[in-house]
This record gives sequence, structure tokens and C-alpha cells, in this order.
Amino acid sequence: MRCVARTLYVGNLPWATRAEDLAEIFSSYGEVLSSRIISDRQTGRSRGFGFVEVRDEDADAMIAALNGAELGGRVIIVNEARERQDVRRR
DNA sequence: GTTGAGCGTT
Repeated sequence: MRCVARTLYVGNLPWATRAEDLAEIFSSYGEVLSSRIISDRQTGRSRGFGFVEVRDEDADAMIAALNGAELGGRVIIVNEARERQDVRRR
């Protein structure tokens, strides 16, 4: 199945950043399908980065608009996320 | 209660 979505890696986030915060920010520049903040399984604390699943056609604009954007007084990093498993499909 | 380069579980 083809997913009309692309996963974006969001790094350099403040510790207080949540998944809903990413969804709200990214939704301003495109359609957000899902968002998720990676937290440490051992301690349960935020690891300072997350992933946002957006539409493929909006992914490029969202990266360009939010990569280097300021969030919580810090500049965040937005890039196309790698795949945890499975091959990449274009 | 802390920290700061990074690519992630159901």
C-alpha cells in the first residue's frame, strides 16, 4: 500500500515539547496526520526530539518553513525522518 | 529537580 504521508524528524526540541504541540505547529504549514514525541523508555523523560507524519505534498514546504524555526526560545531542526524498518518507497 | 546530540514502539 502506498502511504501518501511522509515522516519528518524534529530535533533540538525543548524538554517541555509535546506531540500535540508539534501537531499544532506543523498544521500551520500543512496537514499533519500524526505526531509523536520520543521519550526515554527507561526514565520516561523526553529525549528532546520527535516525529511528525505529514502529507507528502506538504512535507517539503513544512520542512522549509519549520526547519530552523524557533520553538520555546530554541531553534528546532526539521528533516525527513529515516525509517526504523522496511525499505523506503518513493 | 538534572541533560543537549540524536532518527523512533506500539
